[in-house]
Parts: sequence; structure tokens; C-alpha cells
Amino acid sequence: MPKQVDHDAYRRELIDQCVELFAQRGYAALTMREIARTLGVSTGTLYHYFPTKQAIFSEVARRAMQTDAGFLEAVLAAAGPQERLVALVAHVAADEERLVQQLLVLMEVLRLEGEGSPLLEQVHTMAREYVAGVVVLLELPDPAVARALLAQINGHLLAREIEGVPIDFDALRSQLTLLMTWRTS
Amino acid sequence: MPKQVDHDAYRRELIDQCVELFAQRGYAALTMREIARTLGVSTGTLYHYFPTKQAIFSEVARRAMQTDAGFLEAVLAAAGPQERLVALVAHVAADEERLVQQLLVLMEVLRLEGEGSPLLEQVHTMAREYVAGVVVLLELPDPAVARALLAQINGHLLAREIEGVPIDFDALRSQLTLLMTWRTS
DNA sequence: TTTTATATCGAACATGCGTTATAAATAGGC
DNA sequence: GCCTATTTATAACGCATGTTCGATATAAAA
Repeated sequence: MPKQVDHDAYRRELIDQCVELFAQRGYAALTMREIARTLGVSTGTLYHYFPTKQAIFSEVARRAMQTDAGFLEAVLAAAGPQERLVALVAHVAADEERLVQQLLVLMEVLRLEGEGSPLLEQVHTMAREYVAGVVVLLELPDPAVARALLAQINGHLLAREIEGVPIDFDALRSQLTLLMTWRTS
Repeated sequence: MPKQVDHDAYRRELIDQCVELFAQRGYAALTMREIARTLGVSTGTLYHYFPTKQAIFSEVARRAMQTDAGFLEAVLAAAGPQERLVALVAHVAADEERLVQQLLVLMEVLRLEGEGSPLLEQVHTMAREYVAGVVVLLELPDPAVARALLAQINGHLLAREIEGVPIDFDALRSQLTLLMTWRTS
């Protein structure tokens, strides 16, 4: 009968476009009017699809936490741990921007959500799954090694922002290779 | 004649208390009224000492960037590179909270200040001085090694927030020791 | 073509913001 | 004890915010 729009698909589209916005501007500084203007809709439309600004952010955060399947496939395709590490760094280099955005959105969750919030719990869970995933992927003997590798990657992403210089991915890869040999002492 | 208050000293006191506030709440979410309430003064008093909210934040950011002298002394007191690394990690462990706050404030600067802003330039400069300082302190052959060490430390600080688990400083120290042996390949 | 439920919009509302203005309190010099 | 310049506090201003609302546009069903 009425005008028909694929509600859920459109919602996802809007959320996808919001990830970059929330990452760059932060939750508090970003206004509903600015979101609407950027997405090319009115605030009325925004409220037709989402009940509150907070609800938009929750979905943005959940979206940012999703690991893209294509990446996992690509890394798993490589034969040994060494080759997989190379594939992993290649993925980081290719998706640099998105990974920085993911970090920024996650930090925003830490800011906004208090102890015990479901969204915050989800962030912690996801982080631990990341660690466990790297252990399996690279056949590591100890989660501490995985943590070190991820810390190294995130540290470099952070340094890119703070120092304002591009990441040397060759150096990063070789540093990660060295870290892979680390054993508890 | 009138009531006398050490203006500059009081300003510094207020700024010091604001660092934690801006780190935890972020610039946009933090209101002048909240600052005033937390510091136990009125907004009028706040505006007597600072012209704008932006001005408070600028000074907070500059304050957060200051390396405390006590730390440098302690590290320099140690004899060789290995011993100094141990001292450095000990300092990180002791000042964990303050270092996380520093990171959060710096990220807030990145959010707020556009390309070419003096404050942003100051952040970049400070970051590079950090790298150069670590090179000298630990007698490293390559700035890339210093960057790797700092990335590892910051990465672990970040992971503490995101994973919600405490840092294993013994593991961190031994991982940093391994990274110190890294050479460009 | 008419009907009708959905989709979209832009104006309006209440609230809270950064900031200003103004008055009260304070303490040192006469 | 009185000035007087500084320090403090409070209320108010203009504006922007998140959200609500009524009207309009849209397209499938009849």
C-alpha cells in the first residue's frame, strides 16, 4: 500500500556512514543536525529510524566491532604462522583508516559507558576474542604474545596520530616477527 | 589593599585538577558548571582565572605533555641500557593512571585542533622528542626501535582500557628487552 | 483514480550550554 | 573602623542542543 523502503537495509547504510562521523568528532561534539546534514537526510528522518542519538551510537559501536570476514579468510589462506603474520600486517596496512576509526569509537564507548554497561562488556569480550583469535591464527604458545603483537599494532596506529607520521609497515612486520619468538621468562 | 591570592599558583592548581576531568569526560561532554562543581568553585571564579573553556583545555593539554623531571632523574641514575629499561618500566607501572590520562588528553587535542594548530604542532613535537629521548636514554641504534618500545607501552596502556584487565609489567619489561635487540633488516 | 500506510521534512519545544553582568564578600592600607 | 581593589558567587542572556510534532510527499493497493 504505502511507499516501501527496506527499513533494515537503510538503517545499516546510515549506521555505516555514521562510524566515521562518531570516530572523527566524538559522541558529545557530534550533533543530530550534523549527522543528518552529512547523511543527506533531515533530523525527522533520523528519528524515524532511530529512537535516540544514544541508540545510533550503540549500533555504530557494535558495527565498528565487527571483524570483516574477508580479512580472516585472507589470513587463514596463508600456510604457516610466518606467512599469516605477513598477511595480517598487509591487512592492517590496507585497512589502516578503518582500524583507527575502530579504536576511536571503542575509546568513546569507554568514555560514555559506566562499569557494568552491556556495551562495555561487549567491548571487553571482543578484545579478549581478538587475543584468542591471534593465538590460534599464529599458533602462539601464550596469550601474552598475542597481546604484545596487538599492543604493537595499536601502539603504531596511535603513534601515527600523535606523531603525525606514516607507519613504517616493513619495520612493524619485522618487529612483530621478533615479538612472536618471545617466551615467558 | 585588597584580598590577595597568588594568581598564577592558583591557576596551576586548578589546571592540575582539570587534567583528570578532561581525560575522563572529554572536551565536549565536560561543562564549565561541572568543572566548577568538581573544583569546588563557581563558574564566575573560573572565568576570573581563565577567559574561555578552550583556554582551560589548552593549558590542561600543555600540562599533560610535561614530562616530570623526577622520572628522568630516576631513569638516568641507572647505569646501563638494561637497567634503565627496568627503571623506565617501573615508572610506567607507578604512573600508569597519569600516563593513561595523558594519552586521553592528547587524543582529545587531535579531535579538536585542525591541521596547523599550534597546540597540535606541540603534540607532534613532544612525541618526536619522546622518541629521541628514548634513543639517547637506552643508547639505541635506531629511532625505529624507540618507536617500537613506546608503541608497545602505549599499546598495553590502551589494552588495559579496552580489555579491562591489568597490565602484566613483568611480561611487558621482558618484551621490551626483546624489542631492544631489534635491528633494521 | 482514489485510498492509505509509510516516509520525509522543517518548524517548534524545553533544556542546558558557554559566557556576561552585577552584586556581595574579602582583606590589606589609611 | 573605613576605604578600595580584588576575589567570589549568582542570576541572567543568547544560542544550540536532543527531541517532538503536524503537515506534506510518496507509491503500492483498491
